[in-house]
Amino acid sequence: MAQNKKHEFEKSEIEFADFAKALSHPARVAIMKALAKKNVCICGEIVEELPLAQSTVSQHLKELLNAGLIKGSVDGTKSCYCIDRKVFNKFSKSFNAFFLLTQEKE
Amino acid sequence: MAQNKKHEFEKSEIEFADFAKALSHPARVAIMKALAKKNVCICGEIVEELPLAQSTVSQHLKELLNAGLIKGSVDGTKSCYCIDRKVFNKFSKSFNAFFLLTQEKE
DNA sequence: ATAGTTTATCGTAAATATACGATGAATAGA
DNA sequence: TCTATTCATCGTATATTTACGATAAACTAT
Repeated sequence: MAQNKKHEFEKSEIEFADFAKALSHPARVAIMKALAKKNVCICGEIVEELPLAQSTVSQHLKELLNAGLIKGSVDGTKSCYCIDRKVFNKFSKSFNAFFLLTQEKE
Repeated sequence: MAQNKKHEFEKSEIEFADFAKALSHPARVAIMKALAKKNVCICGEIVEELPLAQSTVSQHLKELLNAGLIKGSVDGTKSCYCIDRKVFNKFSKSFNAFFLLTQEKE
């Protein structure tokens, strides 16, 4: 873009948008669902479930990490990922607040 | 991208991601908040509230329209927008289901 | 030591998103 | 009719995202 103006918005709006962005690709939604189902997943398992190359999955995992939605740890040659529930719950609340905001007033 | 693979995911995951994408820019979050506050807004009012050019705001409004989150109507030379609560509530439910899914099992 | 496994990162190509000014189309008001 | 207002759309520049193969780094097992 000619110039990025995202920083000129309210902090809460930027945070909310960043969270939404983390979930704006079906691969990342699928990863979150897989992590939710198994609680902990190694990278290879996720790669097998998705119709994407290993390097692409790694890239999506990195984005979820950057957004803070998941945590990663290393076990030998394998990488284990799980949902960061503390951060995730915070965003869940922020979403609920947003939805409430848009409800019709009586 | 070399090739778009989004369509290879589950329909529900694609829908969810599309909704998240609609809210993945602070300008669009700010627009939704403005519409929620006033119930109905004319385009010009929104442009005044945002630090963006009129054409850029129009573009963001179009994306929210495409996602189905808002509805638009014309009144003389003015354009009026409001939240499409039916669609919005559907997505709200879909978000809640997603959040529930990720909760720790006992 | 050597070979195999696993995964992050690099380089790159192509698609999409963001932003603006200019323009055009439609209406309102003089 | 002429002018002003409002807003969508077009064209365009630049940034970001998505995707892959190749490679490197770190560990495991032989």
